[in-house]
Amino acid sequence: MPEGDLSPPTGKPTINDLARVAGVSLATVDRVLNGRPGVRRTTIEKVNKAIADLGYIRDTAAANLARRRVYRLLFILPDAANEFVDALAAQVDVQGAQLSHQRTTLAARSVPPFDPQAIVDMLDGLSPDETDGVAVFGPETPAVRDAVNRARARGIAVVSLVADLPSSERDHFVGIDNYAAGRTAARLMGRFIHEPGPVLVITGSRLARDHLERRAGFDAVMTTDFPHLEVLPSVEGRDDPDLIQQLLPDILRAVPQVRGIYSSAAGNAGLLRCLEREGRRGDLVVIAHELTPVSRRALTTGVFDAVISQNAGHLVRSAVRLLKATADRVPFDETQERIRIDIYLQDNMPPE
Amino acid sequence: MPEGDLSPPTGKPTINDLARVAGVSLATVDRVLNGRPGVRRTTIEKVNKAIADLGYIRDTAAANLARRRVYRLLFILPDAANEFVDALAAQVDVQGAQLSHQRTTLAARSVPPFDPQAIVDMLDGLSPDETDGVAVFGPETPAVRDAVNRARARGIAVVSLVADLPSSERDHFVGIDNYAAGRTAARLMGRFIHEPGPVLVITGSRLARDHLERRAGFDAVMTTDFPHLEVLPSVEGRDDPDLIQQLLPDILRAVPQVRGIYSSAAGNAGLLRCLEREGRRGDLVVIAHELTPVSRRALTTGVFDAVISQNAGHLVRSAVRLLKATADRVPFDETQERIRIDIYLQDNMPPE
DNA sequence: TTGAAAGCGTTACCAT
DNA sequence: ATGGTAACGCTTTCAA
Repeated sequence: MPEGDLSPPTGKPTINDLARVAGVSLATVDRVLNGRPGVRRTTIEKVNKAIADLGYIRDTAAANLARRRVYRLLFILPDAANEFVDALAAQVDVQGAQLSHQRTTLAARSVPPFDPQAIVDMLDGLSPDETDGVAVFGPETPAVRDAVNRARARGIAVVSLVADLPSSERDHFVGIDNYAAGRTAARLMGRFIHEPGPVLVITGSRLARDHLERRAGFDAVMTTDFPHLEVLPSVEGRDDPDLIQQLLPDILRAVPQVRGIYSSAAGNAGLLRCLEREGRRGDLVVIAHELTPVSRRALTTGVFDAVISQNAGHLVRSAVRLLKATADRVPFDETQERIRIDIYLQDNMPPE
Repeated sequence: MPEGDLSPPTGKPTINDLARVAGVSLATVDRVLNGRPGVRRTTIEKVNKAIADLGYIRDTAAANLARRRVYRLLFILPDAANEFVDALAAQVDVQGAQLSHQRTTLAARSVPPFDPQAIVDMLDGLSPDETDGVAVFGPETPAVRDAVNRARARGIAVVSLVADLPSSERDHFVGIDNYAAGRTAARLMGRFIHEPGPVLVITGSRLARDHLERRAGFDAVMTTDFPHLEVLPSVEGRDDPDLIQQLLPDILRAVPQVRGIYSSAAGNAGLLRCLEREGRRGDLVVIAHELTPVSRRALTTGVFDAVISQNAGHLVRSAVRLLKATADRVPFDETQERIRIDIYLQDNMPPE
């Protein structure tokens, strides 16, 4: 039986209770709590026993206060002129302003889109004594993969954002299951279209893993469940509204009997302008990705029939939580970090 | 120019900086910060000027630590044998376990369903020195409304959960826009059904505001956008799987040509059993509410075509944040507290 | 290998 | 009406 008074601790046990029960000083308790060296095995065991006996759980708020811990997090985003990336950047700004009062600083940096080398350079320029964690939204290439691994090796937490980098050792992926998103789009498309015919798919880039996965999911459902709808080869729009607006008219003229369009990437503004200019056929079904001012308007006017989306606010919040938890080497709530595949119709858009 | 040293504060300003710049003590700064009495007007102004000049923002973590603030929150849930309420209760448990280490205790108490008096009694039994805030999921009646107002008058924060109580002075509503949810269900129903015919609506109770609002939204869209589908009078299932299972066969026999079923309340297990037993017609469209183990299975097997849902985890998290913010009289992030109207198809259900 | 004591930013009690 | 000072639970020197 260890020395020390055994009066029941009031409320949650603190390190003071641990010290008392284990018969050691606060400093020693802190050493074993934080795995610091210079403590005898037997002492460590005494403290660990006290921890177990009392069911001690550290108060992170107090710890961070004493430690003057600050989390410095960075978001690397493509410098694309599309509304989804804009929304992400805006969320980094807004949440950064709020979190600045909670020992957390967020920063966003842009790199040219579809440019692996730019991401590599940015990543390689990061130092662990300036940056605790980074969220990367970019293409999966061997060079990017290696740069991610180097950053992690230097002690920087890394999550992939929107598009996964599964070949790398990134700590987590923050985004939706894009294969399932593609399946979802196909299901809606198949059930909304009432007559057989061809369906057009607009994609972004072969480099973008999220786009490839969506296309794969879309094709899978179309083939098995809606064989009367023929999916045409992808049109590569590079997330560029102007390019899409330029390409589309010819294609629609070439396949006038098209029954549906799946816009699986960004650049919806171009699609919308084209559809509005040509006058959309009443029975054409259009399904796009990401709820933005552009797609909201299209849903409202009925030009788009459905939008598959992932919430930019949630993406950023989840990335922040994951990056902090990784930096602190503490566990997190799996279920809270799953980004849902949202479906929006004109009726269930959130206000404003 | 006030007395005191003016060396630039390093990092974020603290009350020490305020005290120095305003030339007063910490205690006085604290008094004005917390609106405590016993400070001269001129002193208050000196401090307020310092606050403004330095852009001071209080560190709530440190404040809560010193204050040993504990939030004691209560959830009043109907004692209904349905999976959605079960999910809510489970979330209160799970999140309560996590939050217990963050100076927050959650408790859930059951009251008989559709029993206003039980809620009134529960509410009236609450004392502000045992309970800081309460979330109420129940029918909107004058008696409930008055009890809510009394609780608030006693200094207890109150939010309505799932079903709003707009006639009361509840601090907030935590839940989806049920009118929009009904509209959404109708939109899917209308677009999934390919031939004219009657549509059946199963509701819960005339007392439940959420059910009434869903029905209203459903009817609105059906009438204007899908007039070829005739919406039959509601079947009242009282959220009771057994009752629903018992009522339904006769109705389906009476209207064999029914093209769609909108299960707008709880008790899906009964509907599912009935459909599975009778053998669902291939072209019957079934849309229900709330993603639960029961509805997940129905979506997977294709018995349900779509499920409108609100995430139980988010509901509880949002209620907690709102209740805390109200108790502390601090503002909150509107956009984060909007509960989304989720649409689930077999393809976009979250795993497990 | 261990402990005492001074913070971290805020609150609260007791003086004056 | 104001100030000093000991907490809150934890971390971090600095000594021993």
